[in-house]
Amino acid sequence: MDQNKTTRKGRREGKRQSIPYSTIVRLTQYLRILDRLNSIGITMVSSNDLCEESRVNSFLVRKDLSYFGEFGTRGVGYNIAYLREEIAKILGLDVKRKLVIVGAGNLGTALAKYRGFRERGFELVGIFDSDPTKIGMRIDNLQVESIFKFDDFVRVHNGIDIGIIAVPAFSAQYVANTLLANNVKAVLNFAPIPIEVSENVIYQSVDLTTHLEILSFYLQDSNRKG
Amino acid sequence: MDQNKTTRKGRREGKRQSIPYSTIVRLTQYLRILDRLNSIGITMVSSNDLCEESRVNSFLVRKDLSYFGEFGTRGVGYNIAYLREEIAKILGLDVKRKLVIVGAGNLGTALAKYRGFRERGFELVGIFDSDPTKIGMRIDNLQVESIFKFDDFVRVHNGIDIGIIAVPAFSAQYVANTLLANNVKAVLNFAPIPIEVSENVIYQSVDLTTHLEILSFYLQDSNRKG
DNA sequence: CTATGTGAAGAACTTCACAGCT
DNA sequence: AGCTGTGAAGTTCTTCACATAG
Repeated sequence: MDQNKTTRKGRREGKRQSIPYSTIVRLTQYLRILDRLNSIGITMVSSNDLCEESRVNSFLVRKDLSYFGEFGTRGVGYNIAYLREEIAKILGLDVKRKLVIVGAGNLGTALAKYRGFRERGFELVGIFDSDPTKIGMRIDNLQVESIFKFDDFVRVHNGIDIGIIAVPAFSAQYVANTLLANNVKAVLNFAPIPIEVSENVIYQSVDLTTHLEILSFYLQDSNRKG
Repeated sequence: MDQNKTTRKGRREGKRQSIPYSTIVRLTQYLRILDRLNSIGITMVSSNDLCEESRVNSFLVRKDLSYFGEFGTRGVGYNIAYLREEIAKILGLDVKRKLVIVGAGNLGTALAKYRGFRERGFELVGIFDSDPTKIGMRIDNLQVESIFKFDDFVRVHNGIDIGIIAVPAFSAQYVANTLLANNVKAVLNFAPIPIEVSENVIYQSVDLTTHLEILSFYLQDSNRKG
């Protein structure tokens, strides 16, 4: 990404060195690899093992971790359970985040039904739409609510951390404005259109067309690895 | 981002300088901005205009373009229609790409109904699933077909360029193998699991959990812009 | 002897300053 | 005068080599 580079650079003056965005992305990958190894009963891992699973080299694995502390044992490697927990802490996954999805179409429904985020501390607390025929519809244990009553909802729930935009392009900016007006702190946009958000809001976007266009570029022989 | 860095680095020895991955991502953004300006009747644009719309600076806009040639007029700026066409060519969007989606659940259906890719030269030619109750289902002008007959389909269609994986995690690798066995050249994976593909296949993945985890990291106050 | 952690070297990317057209 | 195009400078990220710890 890159298109997804967070609005702010995640930079910080002061004692701690600035953390590359790519490091954060890789940490999420390490987490997934550790989960898999853990689930098949492996308890220790070396930076070399980790780098074979991902597509980076072992220096980079160690450097990425070294931004945050020392998590391994020299001559031995990393304890998987421990490293998982530490990476989760680094990513702030030890804190519960309240999540809403706006848009109860196919995409919004697909996202809502995805169970993966629950186990990472993300709690889906609401699904919204503007279409009266969708409001009241049940998706798993939630009912679709009216986006026009979003402010009430936020008050009742005492603030929302992350809003996912899964509406058509033409209403995406309206939804974003609604989210921001209600102090949603981070926005993940799936609408195929650039959205304006204020500087202090954390923003990522996922654009299908962008991904396809990138594939298209590299599909050209002249851009392929010699 | 990043997680999405294409398998190969897009590097090329020889006369042409290597093109940063981020440049490609930004080109897709410029394209979207140009489309918008074009649709509201603007015909000329400066690198400065372009950079105000995106979040980069004007030096970078010009540097990005300069990897591929000279597209502007000094003292004047860029002709929007011309620049659009040139960027489209750079990205290989002047070539029609045949696209299939595997997985006719909510996500696959949402992707299939998205009209945006048609206007970029991506032609959705097939949707596949393994579930007999879904096979035959109509999505717009296409009928869901059996993934177990994918090889026949590819033969009839004389090759497929891009396969989109929109199935649950447990069957994602199987689908990927099926695609690769049939010489699909590029894969866009939406399943929340890392997939192994051979080195010569162009690969991008979109992982909801990764995006949420990145937001989570930057939601921590200590990682926010001072 | 093995594998981590890290300062330093190297590579890649971005910013800058200004030369070069119009 | 105005804006592009680009070599060079500056910054950030990655790789490396090795000191360090078990």
